[in-house]
Amino acid sequence: MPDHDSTALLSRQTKRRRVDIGVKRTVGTASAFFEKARATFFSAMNPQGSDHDVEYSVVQHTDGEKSNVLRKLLKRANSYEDAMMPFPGATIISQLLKNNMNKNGGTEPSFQASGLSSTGSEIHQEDVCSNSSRDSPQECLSPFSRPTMSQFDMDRLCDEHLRAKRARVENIIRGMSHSPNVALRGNENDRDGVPCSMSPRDSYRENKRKQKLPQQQQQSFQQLVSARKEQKREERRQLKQQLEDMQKQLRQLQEKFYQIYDSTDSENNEDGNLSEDSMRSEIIDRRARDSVGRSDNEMFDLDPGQFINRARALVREHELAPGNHRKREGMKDKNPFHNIFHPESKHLAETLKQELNTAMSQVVDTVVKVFSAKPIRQLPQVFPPLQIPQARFAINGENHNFHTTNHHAQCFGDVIIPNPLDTFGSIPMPNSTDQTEALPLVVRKNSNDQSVSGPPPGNHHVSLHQSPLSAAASFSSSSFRHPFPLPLMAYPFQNPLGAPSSAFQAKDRASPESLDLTRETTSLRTKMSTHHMSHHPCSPAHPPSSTDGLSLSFIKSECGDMQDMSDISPYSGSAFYMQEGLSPNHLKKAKLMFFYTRYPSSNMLKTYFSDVKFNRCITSQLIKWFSNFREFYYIQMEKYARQSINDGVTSTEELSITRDCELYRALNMHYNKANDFEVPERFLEVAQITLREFFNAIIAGKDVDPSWKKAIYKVICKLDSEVPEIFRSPNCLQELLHE
DNA sequence: TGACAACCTG
DNA sequence: CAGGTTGTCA
Repeated sequence: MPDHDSTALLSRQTKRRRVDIGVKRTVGTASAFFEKARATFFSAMNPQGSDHDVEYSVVQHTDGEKSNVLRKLLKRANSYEDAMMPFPGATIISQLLKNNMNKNGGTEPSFQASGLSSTGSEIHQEDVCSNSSRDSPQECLSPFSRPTMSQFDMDRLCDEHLRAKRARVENIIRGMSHSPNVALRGNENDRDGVPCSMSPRDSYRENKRKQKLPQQQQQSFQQLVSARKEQKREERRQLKQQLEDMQKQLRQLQEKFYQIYDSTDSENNEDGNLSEDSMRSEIIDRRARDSVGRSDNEMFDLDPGQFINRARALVREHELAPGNHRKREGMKDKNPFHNIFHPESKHLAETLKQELNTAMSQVVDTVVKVFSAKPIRQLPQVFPPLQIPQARFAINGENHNFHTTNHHAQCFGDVIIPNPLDTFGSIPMPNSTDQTEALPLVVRKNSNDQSVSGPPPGNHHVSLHQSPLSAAASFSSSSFRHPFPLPLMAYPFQNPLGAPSSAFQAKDRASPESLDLTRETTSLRTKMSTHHMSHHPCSPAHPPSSTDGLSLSFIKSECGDMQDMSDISPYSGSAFYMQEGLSPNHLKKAKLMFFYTRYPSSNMLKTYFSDVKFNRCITSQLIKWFSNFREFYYIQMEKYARQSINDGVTSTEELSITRDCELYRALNMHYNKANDFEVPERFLEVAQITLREFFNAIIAGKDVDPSWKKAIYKVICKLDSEVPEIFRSPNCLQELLHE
């Protein structure tokens, strides 16, 4: 089937080598080539059109794209966390803690109740915290400020949590196992060769299939995936170990508590004169002394959750103890701790709170450190910023071919949840192009942005201390409240394009001006990042111009079918990683290429604009550019020819194009405005030939024929010369213009 | 009829 | 330079 279609395409390509309006349809030919190449390339690529494959289809040729992939993978994992999180506000810490608690509860029956209680309660608290980050950290952290849940509720919550966790893991695994299924459905690509007779829907599907990954990319992608798996494993292992340590410490603390309590209890039993209050006071005092006397190391290393559990267990035991109920009845104070242990307890409560906060902060710091440190040092490793041509992201038109916002939203909910990260990590533009840059760039940019506008990772602890959610909320728009796992918070700062500046933009992203602004900023950022990336496609030497909206208008004109929803999505998280649209630098590059080729094939364009994620729109856009170039070129030629005739020139011999002639200057001004590129001699020759063709035709009076230019076009289209290899480099402008 | 280049217009 | 139209070809 593929062969057949390839053959068909080839023949079509040959046959399409027709001259339209007198000109060989090179583009059509190229188009055929492109089709064939696409069929070949994409047949080896992941044929899965499911949304879940988006992340993997994203794997690209450039390392930047690779890092993008990694980020996406990470985000995906986090997104799953998010999506599956039964209680949106749950952080990974709480997840892990809960995990351990449950485990602990299973092995220690006496502690189970408190563990479960803590779980349910904690979830509740987190929910509250997530729903309103205005809650003070203390409130969120204090387990005593919430009513204890019934055993039934706890069991139910625990069960739900476990199920959700399982589902999450399954989802992640499923997602990971999707990508390798390359070439299994290569046949689908065959249909790409079928030129006509397909409904818009079909073409939409076709588009989805078209953007597949080449096999090489697939392989590298698999490597990436495995690398990432490895990384994840390591991450998990470390966390697990960490948690086990904390668990251990907690157990020690528990034992101490038990000892204290038991001894107190026995003392109490022995001495019946001791009132319950005094007993409690004794316990509290002991605990206070214990806590205070304890070295910081011990207390601060405690798992706060378990610490809380234990404390709650003690309270509960007190509550359950006969005689306690009566006394507690009259105490409606919000803080049961204060109620139970009246006078002396205040100090203890304060101490405990403080220590809890400290311990929690430490845990948060540790976890955040783990998560935040990884991307920094691992991304570059896994995805070295090498320049890889043919960067094309399937995410583009492929899997994000969603025609409805709902679908897209769903997609986000599943894979690329528009979490706050994206909110300020990506540019919130409704019509933004997604993935505008290769990832390496992103990585670099990331660190750069970090130092520039984003608070350093170390400072995040501060906000995290207060409340992870509140910290996150401070970055996201007020209208946007999306709970996300704590680890995600680390990303915004490593987010390559997630310049903190976007956080500010986010606030008024609703206004059209702000949209434009953000778009502009995006382009700017793109260029800036380009500046930092030596391998970057676009030259930083050229400041953004008013033409920055190119990609946008392009989308508007060419992507009416919303072939690529990712282009249109306001939350296009990928908008930051790939060069989806064509930038002014691409235009400049195209213009320079025009000096070599007037009729570039789409295949050629694809090759020479490897940093652009090609889709139908991009191809059309580039073709249109060259069409416009030709238009100007021929107009100038005709004009100059007529002018020459008017000037009395009678022989083509008198017509020559030099670097100081008027025609040349006009052309140079148009295609090489900055005059920073040395126009090849060959172009002068071609221009001269063209001019003489026009001259002769006009002299011969052929211009009376409406299609008299056809013959000229036919000649000129054969005069294309090879475009220098350097143009294949995404950052050729830099290289070219610095020569 | 789809695709494409030229052409026209703003 | 982009949007739209027209003419040609397969």
